[in-house]
Amino acid sequence: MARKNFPDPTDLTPSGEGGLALGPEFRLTKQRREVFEVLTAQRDHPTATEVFMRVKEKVPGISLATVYNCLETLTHSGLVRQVNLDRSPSRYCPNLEDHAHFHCESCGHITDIAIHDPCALQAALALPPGTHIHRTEIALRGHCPTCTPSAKAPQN
Amino acid sequence: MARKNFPDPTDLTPSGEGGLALGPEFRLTKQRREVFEVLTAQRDHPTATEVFMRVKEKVPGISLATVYNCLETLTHSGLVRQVNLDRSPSRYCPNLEDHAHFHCESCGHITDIAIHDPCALQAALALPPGTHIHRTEIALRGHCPTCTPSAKAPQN
DNA sequence: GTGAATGCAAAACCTTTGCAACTGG
DNA sequence: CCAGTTGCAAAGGTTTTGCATTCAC
Repeated sequence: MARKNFPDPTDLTPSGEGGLALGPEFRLTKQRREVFEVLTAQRDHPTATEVFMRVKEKVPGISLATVYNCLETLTHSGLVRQVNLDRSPSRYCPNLEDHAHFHCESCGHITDIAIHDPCALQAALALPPGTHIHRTEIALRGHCPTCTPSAKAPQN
Repeated sequence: MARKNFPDPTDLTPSGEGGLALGPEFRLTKQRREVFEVLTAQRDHPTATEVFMRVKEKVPGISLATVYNCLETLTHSGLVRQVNLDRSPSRYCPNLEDHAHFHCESCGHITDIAIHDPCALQAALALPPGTHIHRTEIALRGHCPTCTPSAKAPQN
């Protein structure tokens, strides 16, 4: 098993960038390597199914369940972030920096938006004193600069 | 039908607060009234199933599908916001002010956090010039002041 | 009266799981 | 060698849908 019961994130070796540092307890299989490879190659926030289709070209026998497993392992290893926008399928993102996600309602693209002042951000919120924040998830929707807001584009 | 194909939000009459202003095209049924009533009576961000259970006491014959329908109508009428945290079931919130959601990892409660400076918030983000933001969704996770971070509370 | 809304059950959808076979270290 | 991982198929939980009936306007 060991499907579930992930170690505490603080136990993990900080990512070695080149070598996919999954941390102890995790084996480096070709499925996991390829899933991670797909995510970093094209940072377009694919869904599990999209990852599956891309990985199949390298590992034809891979199953969707394994892709879900790999994505879960990578997420718990801290190498990948799961991005949930509305009720749509989860998307995955190898950008570990503190950032928001912008979803264009015209072209459907999802873009990373850097947070260049986390303090200002927290100051903008009326947080009760004594609140401890572990994680912040910011999703923005609208139109990106290249999508003219006047033209009703295909929307995807 | 008319299930789907909602009018443009700009066409809607601004809420009359007392009288549940659903807008033209929408009929005021007792199911819709009660669903809205339940949401405003106890602003604890219930899921559709929780709303269903509460409404059943007033409208015993209501079905879960109708609750989903009502919540969708209320959302599209702009009277209610759908709140999506991770992959968990959607929750619903009658607070129309610009606000974030704080989810306590100890007690599980979801709290509204006012955004007292929307400009500072946007300034904290590195948005490409020309980006038009329609909607902002901010979800925070951590421990609320009343949950001592040391004690491993039931977590729910 | 008439079209919109409801209730029911069944379907759709994304995701997780049980288990036997396999494999990385 | 052996626990962790895979692949498959089947189950799970949330949300949507088809359709006949009911109801708001």
